[in-house]
Amino acid sequence: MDKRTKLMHTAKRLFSENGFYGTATARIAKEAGVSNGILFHYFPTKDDLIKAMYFDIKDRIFQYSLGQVYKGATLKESIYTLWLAAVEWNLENPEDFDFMLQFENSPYYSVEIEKSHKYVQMSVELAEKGIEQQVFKHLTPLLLFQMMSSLVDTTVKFLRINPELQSDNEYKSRLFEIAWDAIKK
Amino acid sequence: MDKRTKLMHTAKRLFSENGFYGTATARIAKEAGVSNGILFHYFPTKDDLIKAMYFDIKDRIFQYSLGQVYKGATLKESIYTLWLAAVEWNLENPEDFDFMLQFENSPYYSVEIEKSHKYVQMSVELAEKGIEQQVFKHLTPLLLFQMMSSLVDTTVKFLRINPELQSDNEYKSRLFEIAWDAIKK
DNA sequence: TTACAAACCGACTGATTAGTCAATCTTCTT
DNA sequence: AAGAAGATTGACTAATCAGTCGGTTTGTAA
Repeated sequence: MDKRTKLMHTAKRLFSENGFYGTATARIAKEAGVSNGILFHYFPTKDDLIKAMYFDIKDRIFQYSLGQVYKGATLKESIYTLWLAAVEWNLENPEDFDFMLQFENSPYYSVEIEKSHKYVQMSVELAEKGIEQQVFKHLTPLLLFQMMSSLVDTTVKFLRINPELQSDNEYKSRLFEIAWDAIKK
Repeated sequence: MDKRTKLMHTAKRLFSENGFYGTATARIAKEAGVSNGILFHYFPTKDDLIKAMYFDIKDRIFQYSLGQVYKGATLKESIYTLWLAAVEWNLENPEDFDFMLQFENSPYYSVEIEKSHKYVQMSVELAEKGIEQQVFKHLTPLLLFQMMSSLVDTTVKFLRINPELQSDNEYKSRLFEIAWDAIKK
């Protein structure tokens, strides 16, 4: 693993444990086993590091989730696949999940950043399709996507403190019904 | 306004603009027009200040929302009243809203803190009633409450970037349907 | 072999930070 | 009026911070 990646891994862990505020750049470098200088070689400022991490994580989770969707699937099947993939990915990557939540609810974040993501655009297109087909509620596609995302987050938080339910597929599909009912017509 | 309150007001604004990380205690005191020392007289540490603000804001929003609910109201009416009150309160107090989001998604936060709130307990009791009456989905009451809360947050975020919809009551009741459908059986 | 760039190091710094403290002022009780 | 208790001040500090820099190593391509 190259030093840039090592830095991002360590930073992710420290940020999710102690927050942006509680994590010194020197500590990131030290625990990553690299020099202080190299951190600023790859990321000119601490903010640059934080933003780079955001785009990196966001990319990976979307790539994973969207990759699971079959081409011939119905709309509900596709949405369920996406929902489940996102939930499971976040459960398996708790540090990424914590980092994302912190970032998206910090002053770093804006809707422009969100919309700039090509994968968000793809998800919005899926929402558009659902609205056209009269399956989803007739509301702004971006809003439906955001509602879905926040329900995924809440589901993940819940399953985290109830780990015994994580492997219960029947229960998970009942949790999915919450999200589905929220957006369906 | 006493100095303690003045400090909390200023801190709220600065935290919501620049985050916990980006706000120095000295600056809070200065912009509040009080001495540096008095901040630490009322709040022994910066974290104490942050936590005190959280409980203060949370108290006020719940007191406001729960106070709106009529005794004779049906369950759906009660939930709508709560939903609407929360949405409007957050829209009118954007700094409180930003502060809360930041806090609840930071390492400061835990489920224990949430559950310790007497008002959260009251809301959970309402959810229990809905489940008993077979109106809500048969799931943990706390989960239904959290789902509701996160949909309120997403609604507020959406109305914030679409201010022209904020006074459209018909539209708002359509937004409520998202939250209602999510939890109803 | 040379030569050049990118990767890498870690000691260093100037600015900033949370928190302290000794002294003064205000308010209230007796 | 005395005097105790809390409120208030702002200069101060020790620690910590993000970011710099002069120099070294490593990879690579001609």
